[in-house]
Amino acid sequence: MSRQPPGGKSTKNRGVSLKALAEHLGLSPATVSLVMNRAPAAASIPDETQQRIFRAAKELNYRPNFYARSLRTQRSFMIGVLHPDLSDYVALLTSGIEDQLTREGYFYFAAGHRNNPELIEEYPMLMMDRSVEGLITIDTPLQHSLPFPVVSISGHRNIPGVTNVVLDHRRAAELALGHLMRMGHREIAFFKGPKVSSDTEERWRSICEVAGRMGLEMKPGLCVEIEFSTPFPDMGYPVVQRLLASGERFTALFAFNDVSAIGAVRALRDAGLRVPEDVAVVGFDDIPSAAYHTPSLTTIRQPLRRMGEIAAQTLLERLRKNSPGPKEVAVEPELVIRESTTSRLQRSTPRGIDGPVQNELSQPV
Amino acid sequence: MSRQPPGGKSTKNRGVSLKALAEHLGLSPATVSLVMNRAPAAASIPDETQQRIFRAAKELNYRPNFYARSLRTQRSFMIGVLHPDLSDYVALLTSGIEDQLTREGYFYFAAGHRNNPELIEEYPMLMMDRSVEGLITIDTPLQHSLPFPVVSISGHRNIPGVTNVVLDHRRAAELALGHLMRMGHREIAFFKGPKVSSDTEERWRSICEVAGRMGLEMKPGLCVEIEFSTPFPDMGYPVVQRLLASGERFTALFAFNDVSAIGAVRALRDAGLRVPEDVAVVGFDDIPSAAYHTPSLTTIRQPLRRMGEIAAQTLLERLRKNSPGPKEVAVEPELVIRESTTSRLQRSTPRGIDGPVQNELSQPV
DNA sequence: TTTGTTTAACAAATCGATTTAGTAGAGCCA
DNA sequence: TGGCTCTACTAAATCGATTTGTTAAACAAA
Repeated sequence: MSRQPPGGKSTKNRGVSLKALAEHLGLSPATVSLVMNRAPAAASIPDETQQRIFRAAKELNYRPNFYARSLRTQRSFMIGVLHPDLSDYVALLTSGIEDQLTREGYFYFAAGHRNNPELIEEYPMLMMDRSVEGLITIDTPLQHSLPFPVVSISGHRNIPGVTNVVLDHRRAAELALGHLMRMGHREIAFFKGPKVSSDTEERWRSICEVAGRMGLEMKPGLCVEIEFSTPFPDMGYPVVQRLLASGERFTALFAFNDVSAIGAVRALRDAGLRVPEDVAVVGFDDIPSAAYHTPSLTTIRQPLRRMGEIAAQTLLERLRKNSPGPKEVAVEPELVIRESTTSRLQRSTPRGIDGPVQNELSQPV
Repeated sequence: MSRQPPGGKSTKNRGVSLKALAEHLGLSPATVSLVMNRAPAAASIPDETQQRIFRAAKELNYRPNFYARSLRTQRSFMIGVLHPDLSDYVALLTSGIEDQLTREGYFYFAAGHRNNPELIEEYPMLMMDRSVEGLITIDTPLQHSLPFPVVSISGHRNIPGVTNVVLDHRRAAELALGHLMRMGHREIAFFKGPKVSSDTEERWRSICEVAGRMGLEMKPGLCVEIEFSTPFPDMGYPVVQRLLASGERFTALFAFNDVSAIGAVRALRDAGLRVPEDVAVVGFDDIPSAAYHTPSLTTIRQPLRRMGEIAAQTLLERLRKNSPGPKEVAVEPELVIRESTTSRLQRSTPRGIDGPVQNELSQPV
C-alpha cells in the first residue's frame, strides 16, 4: 500500500502549467481553463481573447496535467484489461479492444494473472487504486462484483454488474460435430479444456448435449482432459500421447482450441499417423496461424477481434449512460473448413484470416 | 487537447479519504500520512498509535488516491509500451516487460501504432500527457528524443536519451548462412524485410556482409523484398509466389522472420515443392509456434522474453539512478535446427521453446 | 439619475494526498 | 524559575487543474 521505490523524478521536466500560461497572458487560470475546455461559461469571452489563449497555449506547448485534471474531475479515461497471458487469442481480442478505446480517448492497463487466484483477486484492486473507470476481463474467473463496470469475455458466471460477452457454444458444437459426422466420423475423441479456463465448462456441456441430441456416443475413453494451460502448443501434445497410449481407436479429434489442436497434430504425426487421412482434427478459435499450418486447420471460428470491439463498446456505453447494461451479449461462431478434416484432393488454398474457406462438403469421405 | 466525453462518474464510488480516516481516528491527516508511508518523520510516533492507524486503515479499507499522490509526488509508476501491432513477437517481449515492471509496482500502457507515422509521433506525446515515467518502444522508428527515458527494442537509430536493446545481427547472419552452407546450399533466396520494420536495414546489411565474407554470392534475382507488414503469415506468401514466377532456381530460403517463413512454406507447398527436400527454409525469431509447425522451423532464435526483461530492467535502472544509461545493450542469437532444413531421417522431436534442438549436422544433404 | 442586464473576467474552494516547519507539553537539570 | 531537549503531534503550503460565485465596468431602459 505504501511501497515507495527510491528517487527518480523524471516526471518533473513537464512544460508550463495552467498558472504559468495564465500569467504569461495576463489572465487568470480560471479564464484560461474555461476557454481551453470550451466550457459553456466561456461564451461571454470575446473571440479575440479566446484566440489569444489558444495561440499562447500552442506557442508555449501547454499540456494539461492529466493527474491534476483527473483528481478534480474524477474521470481517468482508463480501462483495465485482465487476461491470463498474452496468447494469440488474447492478442486478437486486445487489438479489438484497443481500437475502440483509443477512438474515444481512453487508454488501458493490461495485466496477466497467469491463472494465479491471488493475482485474479489482487489485480482488480490495483486497477481500482489506479482509478480505472471500468474493467474488461478475458478468460478470467472473477469471484465477485467490483465497484465499477465490468465486461467479461468468455466469463460465464452470473455476477451483478458484469456483462458477459459469450460465444454461442451450442451452435459451435453443432457446427463441429455436424461437420465431423457428415464426413463419416463416429469414433471421435474430445479434449476437455483445462479447469482454469472459464470457457471449459460451458463448452463441454454444450458438446455433451449436442452429441446426445445427434445420437453420437461419447466414449469415456476418448474424452481427455487438458491438465495445464499455456499459450503454446505443448498444451495438446501430451494429451494425445495419453490418448494413443490407451489404445482406444478414433478417427477424429475435436480439440479445445487451435493451439491444443496444433500440439495434437504434432503428436499424431510423431506417432506415425496422418492428418486428416488417419485422424481428422478440428480446432477452435481460428487464430491467424490456423490457416497457415500444415495441414491447415479446420476450426470453429470465434470472431475474436469483433468480440474485443463489442466488449469495449459495451463498456464505454455503460460508462456513458451510467447504466448497468445488458447481462449478456452473444456472438455467433462459424465453421471454417480446411485441410485437417478434408482429404488432399478436396482442399483449397487458405486465404488467411479474413477469407475462410467455406466450401463445406456434404459427402462423407 | 480538451476532448471531453460526456457524463459517467464511475470513479466516484471511492472509499474513505485520508482526511476521513484521520477524522475517524481523531488525528490529523499529516500524522496518518506519515505513518502509512513509514516516513522517517514517523519515528517519534509511538508504536501504539501506529498500530491504531494501521488497524483503522484496514478496517475502513483505506486506499490512497493514486492521482492525488502522483500529483504531489510527481511519480506515476507508469511506463508506456509502444509497438506496431500485437504479434507473437510483440506478445513475448511484452510478457518479459510486464514481469519486470510488476515486480517493482509499475503498470504500463500499451499502444499499437500500426506503422502509421502520425501515430508514432502522437503516441509518445499522449503518453507524456499521462505522465509515464519512461517509454519502451518495440520495432518502432522514433524520430527524436523525448523528455523522459526511452528504451528501444530493435530500434537502431542513435538518438540521445534512447537505449537500444539489439540483437547481434552479424552473428545471426553467420549462424544462418553457416548452417545453410554446411548443408550444401549455394543458391539461397533472401527475404528483405518490410521498410517499416526497424530491424530490416541492419539485418540486411549484416547478411550482405557475412555472405561476402563467406564467399557466397547473393543473386539479385533471389533477393526479394517484403512489401507490407502484418503479424500474420500472409506476409511471406506472395513474396515466394513472385520468386517462383521469376523462374530463378534456389535450394534454400532465409526468411525475414518466422511468420514470413511460415507463409513461405505454405506458398512453396502450394506450388508442389517439398520443404526441406526441395527448398530448405530458415526463419528468424523462434516464436513459440515455430517448433510446432509442419515442418518445424529451423530458425535464428532471439531471446524475446529475455529482451523484454532487459528492456524493462534497463529502464527502471535509469529511472532509479536518474542516469542516461547505456547507449546499447546487445543480446546473442542462437541457431535452432529443426525439420525445415534437415531431411526427415535426421530430424528429432521438437521440444517447445525452451528445449531447442541443437544437434547441428555437419554433412551436407 | 436610478435600476437592471450583459460582458469580461477573477477569487477562492476543491479534488486527496505529501511534506516542511512548527508548537504544546512533559521531563530533566541547574 | 528559566532554559533546554524530547516527544507527539499539527497547520498549512503545495501539486495543477476545474468550477462556482462574485464583481467591476459598460450599456440600456425607465
